Amino acid sequence: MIAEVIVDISTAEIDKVFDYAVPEDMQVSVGDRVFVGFGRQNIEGIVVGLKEHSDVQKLRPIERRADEFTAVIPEMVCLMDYLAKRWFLRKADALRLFVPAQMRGGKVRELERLAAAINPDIPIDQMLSSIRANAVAQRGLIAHLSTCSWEWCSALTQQFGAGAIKALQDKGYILVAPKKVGRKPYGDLVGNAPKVALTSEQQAAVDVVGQNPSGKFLIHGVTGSGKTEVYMTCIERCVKQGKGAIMLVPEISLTPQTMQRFRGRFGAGVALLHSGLSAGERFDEWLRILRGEARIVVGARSAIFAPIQNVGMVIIDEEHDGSYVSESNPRYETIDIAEFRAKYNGAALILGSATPSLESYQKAQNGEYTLIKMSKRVADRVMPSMQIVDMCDELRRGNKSILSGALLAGLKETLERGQQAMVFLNRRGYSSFMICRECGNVIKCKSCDVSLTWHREENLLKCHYCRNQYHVPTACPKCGSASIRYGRDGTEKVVADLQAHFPTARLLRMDNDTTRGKTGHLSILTAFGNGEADILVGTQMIAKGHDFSNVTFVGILDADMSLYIGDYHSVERTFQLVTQVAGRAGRDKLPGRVVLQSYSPKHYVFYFASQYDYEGFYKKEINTREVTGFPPFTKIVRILVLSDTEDEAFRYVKKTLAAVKEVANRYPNEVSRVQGMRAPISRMENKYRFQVIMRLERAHENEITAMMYQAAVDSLAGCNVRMFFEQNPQNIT
DNA sequence: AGCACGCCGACT
DNA sequence: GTCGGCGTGCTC
Repeated sequence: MIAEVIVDISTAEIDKVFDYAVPEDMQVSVGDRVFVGFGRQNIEGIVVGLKEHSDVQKLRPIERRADEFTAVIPEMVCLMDYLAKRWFLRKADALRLFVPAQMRGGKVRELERLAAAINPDIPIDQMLSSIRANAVAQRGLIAHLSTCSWEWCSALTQQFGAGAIKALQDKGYILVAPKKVGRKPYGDLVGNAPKVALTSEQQAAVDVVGQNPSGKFLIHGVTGSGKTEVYMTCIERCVKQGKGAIMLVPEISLTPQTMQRFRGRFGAGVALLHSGLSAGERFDEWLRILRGEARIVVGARSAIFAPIQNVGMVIIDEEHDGSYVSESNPRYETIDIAEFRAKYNGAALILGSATPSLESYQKAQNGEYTLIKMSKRVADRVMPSMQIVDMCDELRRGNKSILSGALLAGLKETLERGQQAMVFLNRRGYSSFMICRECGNVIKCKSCDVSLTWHREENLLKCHYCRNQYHVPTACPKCGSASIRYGRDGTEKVVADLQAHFPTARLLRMDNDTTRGKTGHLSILTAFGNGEADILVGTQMIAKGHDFSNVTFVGILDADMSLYIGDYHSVERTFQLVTQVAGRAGRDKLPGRVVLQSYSPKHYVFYFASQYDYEGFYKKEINTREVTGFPPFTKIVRILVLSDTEDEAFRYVKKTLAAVKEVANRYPNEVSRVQGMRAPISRMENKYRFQVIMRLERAHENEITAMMYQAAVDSLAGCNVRMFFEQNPQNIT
């Protein structure tokens, strides 16, 4: 027997299948991890095929299997091929997505601890009669163990003492052996999900999904319409049929609360999977899933690769969220993978959002997805009213601060009523840049072509792209002038300003700087939820899914910030962000109010957002995309070329551009606007960045994309560069 | 990715 | 004369 093996080396050259002989006495199946000799080294690989004959002459044998189980399920072997074809991943990289990283190299294994159980071969009466009457501990221990099977020795030692265990073990009355312990993340998290009666809208949604077990659905439900309840009811039905389910949420910080509800409903059959878990926890959860002990997976993006067999349902909550698009290598789109898994398993795919991506909503319009609308908040709570404040007007009236009169008035009122408020600004730090008034010099990062942000609390200048930090200069490093002007205010400054306005208010800040560490998110949110603060100031982190019943006021500062960053997503993203943040107000019995500050208050995005008119927005925006020829009507491809010197990067990108243009010339109707240029951030982490951008028509986009990829790879063969091939990139930096 | 092979400069 | 620099090539 011959095994086809992908070795765990990620380079373009080795990105192929290698044949190995399977020794007579070895049992190997597709998906097994194996060790093989490769050149002079011995490395890990995964068997992706078995066959009788090979064209290769000098076959080497498989050394040994790595695990006693099959690590990669058959579906994932197919998915590997798909990822290679559709997203240009190397096979080894694709496989790495399927197996916990820590497992490679065999570092993580199942945790074992000593456990004890009663020896079933000896009658209990006999044991008791041979133990002295005053050996209370030993008698107690036997009584205890006779009521249960295996029990951890550590727990028994605490209760009965180590001596009793030892004595009984010596007598042979109890058995002591190492047993595997599952490390359960949030193991102490008590399930809490009182089963509530579904609203008619929720019930209708469940019914529609139930009618087509392999259908694709888009649930367009306003914030607070109770989508999670719908998901759980759908999953319940799916699990009853013996199938598994995957439930994705956009943020790690959202998993505990989702987990809590799922554990309450489904008990131990729920596994949690995301990158915030420790190596051990991750491995154990993964193994529980692989073994079928957990049939429901809750997790962030990477959980789409959970090794569940016979998936009956894939749910992606907040499907529009940017975190579902893998930005760094390997690049892929979660919804695309979900479509693959749903198709492979004949499973249902459910996407849910209050602000669906234009692409998904268009698919719903085209009939590719079944659209399900949920337009009412549970218990008929109304959407918060939104007031748009013109900041230019504010400036004309002499208010130079970032806080408008209306915002301050709203906050004052809210605080007086003893309620809570959230203030959103998508810019962290204190001041976004420092500029010299004399010579106009903006202080920049040494490794990146980016201005530095001043963080006052730490009194440091930080680069938000490479994390370099600098001391704050007292004078301009270029001309020596001490006259320095500060840039636009960030969250830190807003907290300071608000504190000045409301000296007795308790403020809390939540952004990348305050949420370091594993529990950072949770502790801030818990504190705010417990009413330990009156105002929560934060970046887009505060926008997602959190449910605070006492929040009645939301302020959105610099709402147009994301509007003019010059990529075709920016309007859509602004709409999503505003709707999302606004939805934080008035989640419970108290009505909510929103003040949105903008320098372009007349922009249609704010009009539609303030009316909660998604459809109106969709119609307007999709029309713009069609007229201007942007996705989802076309595909934008960006090839990013990075090199150590500007010269090199420029030379290489020219080669790529030429190669790409050659393909483009062969398909003039399919490819347009091919151009090479400096990337918007022309240097990052000391790498010079150039890019080629082009537009592909939808008709033959996949074939053409593959050709473009190949052209780019070939053009840079043997060059000292890194190349990134992006399809419909989310943010172009 | 590794690891050897191989062909040129600084040293005992 | 030898040690060792890392360019190039190969791995079923």
